[in-house]
Amino acid sequence: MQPSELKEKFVQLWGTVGMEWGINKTMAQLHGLLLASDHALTTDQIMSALTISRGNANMNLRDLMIWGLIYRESRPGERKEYFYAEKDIWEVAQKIARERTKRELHPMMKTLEHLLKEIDNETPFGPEEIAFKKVLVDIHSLGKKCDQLLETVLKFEQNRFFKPILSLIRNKNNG
Amino acid sequence: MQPSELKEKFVQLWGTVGMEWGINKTMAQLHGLLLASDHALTTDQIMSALTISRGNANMNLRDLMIWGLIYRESRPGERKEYFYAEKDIWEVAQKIARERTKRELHPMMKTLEHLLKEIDNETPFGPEEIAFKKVLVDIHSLGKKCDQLLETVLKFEQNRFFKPILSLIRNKNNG
DNA sequence: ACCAACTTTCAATAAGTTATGAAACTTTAT
DNA sequence: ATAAAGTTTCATAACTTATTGAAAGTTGGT
Repeated sequence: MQPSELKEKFVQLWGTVGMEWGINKTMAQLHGLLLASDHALTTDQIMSALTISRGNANMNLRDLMIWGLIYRESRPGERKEYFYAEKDIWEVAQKIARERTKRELHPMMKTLEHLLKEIDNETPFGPEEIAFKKVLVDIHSLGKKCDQLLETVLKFEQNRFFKPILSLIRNKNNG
Repeated sequence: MQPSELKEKFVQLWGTVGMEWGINKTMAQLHGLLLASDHALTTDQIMSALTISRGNANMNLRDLMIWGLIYRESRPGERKEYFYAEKDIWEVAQKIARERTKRELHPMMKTLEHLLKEIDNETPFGPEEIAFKKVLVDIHSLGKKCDQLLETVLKFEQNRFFKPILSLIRNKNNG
């Protein structure tokens, strides 16, 4: 298999993975394309690599930049802009995890808290309400646990786990 | 706010949360409805609560049963079937996490492994290939780490975390 | 100020996904 | 064996989301 074929396969894989986790397929493919490329690409290169329109490319590039997963680069003497991906996968995972926590988990917990307060104001407080409240409390606790776990893992593992891998790869290259 | 309104709000919330994580909104709402109910519901009750068709209800009930998130119940002397949700939230989280790991993470890792093997067969093995390979290796490592972390958490936290909460709620009810 | 190169926006449309409902099927009771 | 009650399937409709492409906007050079 040619290197270009392998990259193509990876781009497709990344698109599928993204889709499975509720991310726009094209955005994930675009991210994959830049992850697989060791140099920055222009919008036109991206358009032709993924056969997508300029508008589509632009929209997804913007979103990826908002997420902090890709960066824009200008080159002296050139008008067009180049895009490249954050290659530190741990950084990528962190950014995605933190952003989704902020955007999705926290609002959910807020709503649960609101509902719990409302339940306590109810006067007809029978077994049905108690059971319902338990479900809400449990989901809230689970959410909190996930949040804490995320912070713990991100803090602890960052250095312990990924740096050795980095140096392992460096060793392969260097000698 | 009435209890029914609160449940309605929760069902909507659960639908939204599900959607954000790549799950069919109706399936998530249906799951929420059963989570919020302390008794089992019939297909007709579900249909009218969510104003969905019989076919839609049936389809999503089937999927939820495949995931092990709800159960079917038959009652003596009645033809129709009743559905109720797994209420142990930790169990729910476990089932979802394990199933998604199996369905999504593992196939991804397999594909990555395949791509890595192919890369090593390549003869023109320049810096571009080395960079690409590093990305694949890192993603693979991250995947493995997530898999291990999941197992660790599921094993360790199950008893330590959720049981105390259960007893806390019981105490409130009992005295 | 103007042009040329390039980027961004957005209304229209295509593509993809989910829901419907009627028909087919299954099960149980008589 | 038949009917009644309930469940499942599936072709198509309804809806949602993603994509296009052309127009508007921006930027930098002369």
